[in-house]
Amino acid sequence: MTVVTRFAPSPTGFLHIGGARTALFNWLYARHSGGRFMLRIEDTDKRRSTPEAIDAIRDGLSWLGLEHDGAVIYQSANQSRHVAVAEDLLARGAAYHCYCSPEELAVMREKARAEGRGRLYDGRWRDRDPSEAPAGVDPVVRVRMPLSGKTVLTDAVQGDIELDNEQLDDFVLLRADGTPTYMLAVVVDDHDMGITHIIRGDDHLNNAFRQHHLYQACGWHAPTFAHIPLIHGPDGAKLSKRHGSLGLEAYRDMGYLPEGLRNYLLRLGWSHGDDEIISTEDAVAWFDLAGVGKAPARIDFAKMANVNAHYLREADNNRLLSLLMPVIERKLGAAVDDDALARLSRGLDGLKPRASTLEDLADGALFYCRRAPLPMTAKAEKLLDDEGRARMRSLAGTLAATGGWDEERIEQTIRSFAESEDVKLGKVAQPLRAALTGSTTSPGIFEVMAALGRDEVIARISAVSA
RNA sequence: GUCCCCAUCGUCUAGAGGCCUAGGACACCGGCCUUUCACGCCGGCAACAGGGGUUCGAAUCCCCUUGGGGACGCCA
Repeated sequence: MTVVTRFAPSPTGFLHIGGARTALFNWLYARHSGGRFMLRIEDTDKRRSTPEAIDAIRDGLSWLGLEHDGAVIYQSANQSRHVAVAEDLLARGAAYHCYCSPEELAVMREKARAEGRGRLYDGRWRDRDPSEAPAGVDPVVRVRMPLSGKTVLTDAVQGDIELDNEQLDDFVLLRADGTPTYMLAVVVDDHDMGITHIIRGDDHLNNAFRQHHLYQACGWHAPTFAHIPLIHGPDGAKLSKRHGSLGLEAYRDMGYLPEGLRNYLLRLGWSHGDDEIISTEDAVAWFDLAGVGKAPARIDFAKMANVNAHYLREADNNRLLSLLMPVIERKLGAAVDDDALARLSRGLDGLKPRASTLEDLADGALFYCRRAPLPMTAKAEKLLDDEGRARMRSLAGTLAATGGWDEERIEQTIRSFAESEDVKLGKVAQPLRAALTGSTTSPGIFEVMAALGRDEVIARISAVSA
């Protein structure tokens, strides 16, 4: 049997990080099993669905590298099929018309709750003769759920779960206006699409029982369910916009790399022994549903950054440069010219271990892209006191006279300059760093000088020591 | 309120009855390296929620308590 999984978001907002993880697990499981990963947009609620949300979801998935197989399925396009299934159920007596008004239902629910009953709809139209239907009322269609006994579901993540059928309502299949509900639509679409494994958030765990019985009513074989725990915020509460339920594009904009986020999300609730850094190739080879933890996991931004830092260091420089350019230009408020780009690409390797996101990397890279005079931090300014400036003036002369401009030669020159001045290396290196970078922290100074080039170094020194 | 699920360091987790004096990673704290800041390396702090069982033996199995989460729509 070929595995078919799906990601089925409702397009009512951006693709948030929890949804991204659900998609990742579905994608991984399909790839691991040599199966298919489908994307279905659950847009049956026309009022809340927007084309912008659909774009955001698709952009998010493709940014994360989770390509789906086949065409995107729009649930709304299957409406007539959903209705037909409901009508068939009706014809076979597995479903019935219910003429209760919303007000009547509200009273019923309140009463059931007060009495501590789980079944909120009392089934009052379940066995009533259709001739008793009130005139002028459009009925909804409800399914017949078992009245007693219990249902045991085997979930690939949660194990066996039990529910007394007393808890089951005859839920609505078709609304009074004749449109299908989510509960009907998922079951029909999952069946029609040949979905074999439903991997989704465990907020759907209760629905699984209802859907299980709907499959049976339809005479279909139910797929395997795998309910994965939800992601929580750092404080253990449900993820909210305040802590991280941002759109995936927010993480992209913060400077996360897709492979970094993917690795982090994978390790959140799933593990393979002590492995932390897991390539996509290994993830596909190793992923299994049994390894998914049952407890909800809290998001930890420090670890996310750390994992990202790893991938940043490993990333190809040309790719990094093209991702970095817009960020730098935004920060600079100006375009980066070719000279600056050349300096930056020479200096990039030294910048990488100092950053954990593209945002950090861009901050660190700014000095390569600027023109003298550089903006100075307060600490840097202090280093360029009279003594420092005098030293820089004489260093400029030495530098101009040096033969060759590789890192090794530069280091020799600076070291012997310090000796000739009879000061420690730091007395030269720190003011120099301030002059060249505008800061007291940077990559190794010899490396910076090599990347900057002799002319630029002398220009920057002159700018501060004149 | 009712039902369902869950429970190992601050966080993510390893652990499927003896390999556990409970391992790894992030964070944190020391040290080394060093012209600065990082990276890297070395070391440290830190957990089986509580109580009962079962067993020769329990982090691992069972029960209860507590705590956390989720679901209870003609939303998805």
